Amino acid sequence: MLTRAPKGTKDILPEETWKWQAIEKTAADICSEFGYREIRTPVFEHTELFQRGVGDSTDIVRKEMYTFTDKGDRSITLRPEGTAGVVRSYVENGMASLPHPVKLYYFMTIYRYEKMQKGRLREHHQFGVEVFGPEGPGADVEVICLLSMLFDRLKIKGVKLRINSIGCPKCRPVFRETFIKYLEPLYDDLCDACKTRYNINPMRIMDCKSETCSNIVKGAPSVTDYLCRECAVHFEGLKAGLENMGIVYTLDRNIVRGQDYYTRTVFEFVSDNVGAQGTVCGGGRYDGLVAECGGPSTPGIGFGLGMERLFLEMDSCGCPPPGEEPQGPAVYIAVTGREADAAACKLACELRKAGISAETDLMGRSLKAQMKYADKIGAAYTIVIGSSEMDSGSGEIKDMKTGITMSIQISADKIAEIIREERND
RNA sequence: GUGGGUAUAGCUCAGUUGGUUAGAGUGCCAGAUUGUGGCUCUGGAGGUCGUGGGUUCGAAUCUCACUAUCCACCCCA
Repeated sequence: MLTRAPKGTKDILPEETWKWQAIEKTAADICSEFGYREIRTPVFEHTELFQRGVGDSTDIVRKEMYTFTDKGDRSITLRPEGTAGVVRSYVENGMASLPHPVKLYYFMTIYRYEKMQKGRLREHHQFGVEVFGPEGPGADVEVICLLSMLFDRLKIKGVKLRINSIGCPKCRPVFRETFIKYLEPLYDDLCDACKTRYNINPMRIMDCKSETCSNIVKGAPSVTDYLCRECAVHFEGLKAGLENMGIVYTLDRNIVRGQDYYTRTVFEFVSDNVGAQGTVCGGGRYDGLVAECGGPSTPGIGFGLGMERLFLEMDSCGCPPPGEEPQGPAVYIAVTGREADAAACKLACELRKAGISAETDLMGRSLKAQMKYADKIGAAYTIVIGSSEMDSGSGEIKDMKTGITMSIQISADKIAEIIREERND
């Protein structure tokens, strides 16, 4: 217990963290090119926020939340998705009075009590974006465009965009009625899960993967045929906008998504390389959510992208991470005779001040062992300091790649100068 | 919540029809004449064989339960 991380969690070790940093930087750079600013919100929120925001009938709220009562007798939940908290913050901090659109991005951990599987964890990381204000499809196009640019810059080719429109509170009930009427005579043929869905949230039957259900759905009326004029125009605008940007998409009328707050546009980027969990990124429009959370009626759109799934995708298609793996120090200062420790420590520190990475022995090891260590960590140069160097003030610097040594004066300035020269060759 | 596979050293894995001090490779530490890494050689540390019961003279090996892990269903990022 003591030496095992909780189920569904994963350590990200030093050999991986540099990749995370590189990808996060790539995403953050793109966001700032698009004019998005970073927001950081708490890991936990009042449970009610998710019940109201995400929706009581969703699986996320019904069976996947990490909910507990704190010492003040409040019901608290570890965020099971990113949007609700950002919306809460938008309302609470009066962002409604900022010039619109308000464009935000985030990197956050997400918590869901799930059974583990490839590409599915109990704590996972998401990169996400939220836009508040715009009503027209331009914002929908922009966030998809941003994602497309990210995949492009990461050289990811295997993810495919799928879009759909699920209508608005005006037209969805009409479709819903028609859909239910269509299903009624077929009720007995539905799978058990869908029988439950029929009563709670019939729209979800559309993305059931069981053969009988998906056959039933094939013959069902399509949401997109029942959109009200405004929703239809919006959807057409989205498609035209994507085409204008040269972004390839496929219509998938079975995309429903797991949050109740979505209206009109919903979309996913899917891949075959991340196990059975094909969705690398999912998002959509939520025109009623800000009002639902107590703010002024404000349309919004956003997405969440699963970082772990992005890594699976990159690994399986051999995309190298952007950026470079950290190198060893420029200089390793080995010590012989412990009386040189203090001098080595000082020299290392002076080198660092001069912008040269430097390490020295902390383990009290033999000179030979120190050289071995310098080699293993990939130090570019080594210098040995002992009594003779301290007396004479001069010594040797060794290029670890070639093994060639040259004599130098033991001073941070001289060493820094030589290393800079060598680097420029 | 439902199904199936797996569980031996930090890591990757051997381990015969059950047989007594459980192995290899790699990694780690130390040494191979005194102040210089990589190659090589030698030595060392490191395992309650996932946990708990059962069968047996004897279990890493057979059996049951539990736990963990991986994969699929479900759901989602």
